[in-house]
Amino acid sequence: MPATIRDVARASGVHISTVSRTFSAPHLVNPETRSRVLACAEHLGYRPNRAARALITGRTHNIGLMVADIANPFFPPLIKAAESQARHRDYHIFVTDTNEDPAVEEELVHALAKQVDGLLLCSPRMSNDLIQQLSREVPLVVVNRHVTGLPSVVMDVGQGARLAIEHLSGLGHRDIALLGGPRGSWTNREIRRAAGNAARAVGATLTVLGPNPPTEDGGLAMAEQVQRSGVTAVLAYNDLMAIGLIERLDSLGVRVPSDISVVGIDDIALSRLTRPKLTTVATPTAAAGRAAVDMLLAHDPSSPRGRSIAGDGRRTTAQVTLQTELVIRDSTGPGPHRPADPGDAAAAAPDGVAS
Amino acid sequence: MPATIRDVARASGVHISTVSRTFSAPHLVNPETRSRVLACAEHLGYRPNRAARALITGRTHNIGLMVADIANPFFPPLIKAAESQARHRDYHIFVTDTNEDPAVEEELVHALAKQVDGLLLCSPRMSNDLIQQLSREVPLVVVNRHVTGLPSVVMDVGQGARLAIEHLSGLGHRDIALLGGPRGSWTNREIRRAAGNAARAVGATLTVLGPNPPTEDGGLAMAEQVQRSGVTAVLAYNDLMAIGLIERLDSLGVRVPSDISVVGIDDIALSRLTRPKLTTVATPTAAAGRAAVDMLLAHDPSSPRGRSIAGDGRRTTAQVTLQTELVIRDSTGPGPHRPADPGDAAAAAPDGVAS
DNA sequence: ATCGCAACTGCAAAGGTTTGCAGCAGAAGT
DNA sequence: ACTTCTGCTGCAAACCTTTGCAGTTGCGAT
Repeated sequence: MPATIRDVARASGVHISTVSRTFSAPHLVNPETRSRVLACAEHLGYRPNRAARALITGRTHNIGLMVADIANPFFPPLIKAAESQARHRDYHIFVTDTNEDPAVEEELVHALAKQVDGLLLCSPRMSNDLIQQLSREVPLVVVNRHVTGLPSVVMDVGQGARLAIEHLSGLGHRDIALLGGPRGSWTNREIRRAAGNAARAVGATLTVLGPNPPTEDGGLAMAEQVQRSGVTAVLAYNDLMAIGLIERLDSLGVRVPSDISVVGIDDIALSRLTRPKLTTVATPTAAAGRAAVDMLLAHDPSSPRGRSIAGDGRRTTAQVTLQTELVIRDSTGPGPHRPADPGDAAAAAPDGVAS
Repeated sequence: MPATIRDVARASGVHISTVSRTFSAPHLVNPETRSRVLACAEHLGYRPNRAARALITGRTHNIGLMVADIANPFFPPLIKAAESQARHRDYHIFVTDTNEDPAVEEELVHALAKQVDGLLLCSPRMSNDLIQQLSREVPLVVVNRHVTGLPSVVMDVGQGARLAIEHLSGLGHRDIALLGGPRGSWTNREIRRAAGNAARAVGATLTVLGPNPPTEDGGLAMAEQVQRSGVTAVLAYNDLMAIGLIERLDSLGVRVPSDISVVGIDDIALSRLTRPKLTTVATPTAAAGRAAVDMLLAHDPSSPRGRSIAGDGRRTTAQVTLQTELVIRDSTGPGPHRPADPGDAAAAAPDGVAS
């Protein structure tokens, strides 16, 4: 039923190859012929069959984007940015949700491998080994995680966590809890490491609670444990958990920030709308989405199938790190102790390089 | 580089057609042969090329899912439900965001047409005519909208709006504002119609404010106008707008619900977490996602290309309507007037059929 | 007049898979 | 012993497009 290239060829009295060129290499065909072909195509409602095209060119002009949980407001800005960036390069983005499930992730990579030119893995929960192995099947760019040998774009949550701890310390908090995220999350490990170092540097104790599901419920569920732990401040793996935590603390009669200060991470839109407004670490998610698309498409210009040009065997495996910043709102307040130092506490933490 | 069916055939000493059948019609091949083929395939890491398969069978086993705005928390539950339902039927869902832009919608339908077996259009902003026309290119199921001749699944927001108005009236509100949604939204028209009827029935005045973008900002922006309008209650197009509105009203010193009552629609997860918790119309989004997938796949069983079987020319264009219900939380309270009637106000509204 | 060249177009192979048809062996039925 | 059937396998066409190569035409240059 749908018109094929052959129908157009017949209708316009040229060979199918001319029709093909009219679309994929217009400069190679006589303007007069071209317009006639275009008219016929228009009239017949012809659209090139992308499956057939992909079969022979090896390029689909599609990009897959896998996120751990599409219900997490952290992702939509990233997705939208990636989509608009891709659209500019004449690519389409297909989004899929993996339900935070490594098995689903693997299956989806296989399923998508042949239907896309590359895959953006956002916060994957698979093992590094598996990711590396899968990358032989289809070009991969990893977001929110480092995988050696693969291009990746990460946000410097370590720095953000450090800033958060220093902020809390500066407010006079000495007993801080870290509300951990999901097992298998690179970001989670990073936060934990950096927060641990920062706490040590400022002389605070850090209690790690977790792992937990990175959702409101994950935060809700830990409220009582936080209360019992006796800490006066909490750094949460993400804003969603922070919001859930605050909500439940409130039900328990614990006030934020007067009783306990809470800091989130991500700066999702919602964090500006809850009461109290959330102090949080802002991550440049839109920039990450754009950067990931750019990295994926970096080697693309028409290299038909192979791994870029023969000469430069290794794909340049750039690793982009985007800076984060602390946004101070209303969920953090003075703690029980006098601030440690008049000077910026940051000066006391000359540990590792930034990333 | 990736192993093809031919490689497997060579390795296992059979014809490619046998390999093909091993995967797509196992019962037609000798168990012994089959296991040998499977072993070789496994060993070579062979995976059928879906593009090639799609080319000949005409089925991709993919479903496209277009949403107006992926950042709207209304959609993720729908998406997740659709994905899981599709997975059970061995289909994959590709999600795309249209930015509430009809032009993007049209372009995406064209782009996806040949790469999916069908498309789920969620809250499309295109004209009915265009949608009908596009439906000749690829099977379509419309969600959150009625398009004559096309299968659709809608939530009965009209009923929900009526319940909301009756609830407000019952609380003693007589001057109610309707915070309208985006132009082109079927849901918006439906709410407006039903709310108008219900207001008339209970003897309240309904002021329509809009259209507005269906986001927090859309609600924020209208707060002052709401305040000036002198109404004591507001029904918002969706929860996001309601939340934005409440937030800004609060900044303006207007308290919810003591000064103004606010009702949202959708019952997104967030509406349970804001302060005050939002009274809202719950829509069964997950059920909608499942239903949409089912409708799309209803005629599928292996009909290779054509419009179902020859006999029943017309695709059954079922229209599923899902019920909504009012969830009363903390954003609505007593109004300035005595409740109209002791009896349930609903009795006074014997107007049209439910949907 | 001839040649070279540019611009355009047609030919046919290729890409990986599915599937109707035909072939084959062996078993079962007569 | 002959046919019929069953169960399995191979053959080759088909799906729709792209693209290297070769062919045609017309033009300016020699």
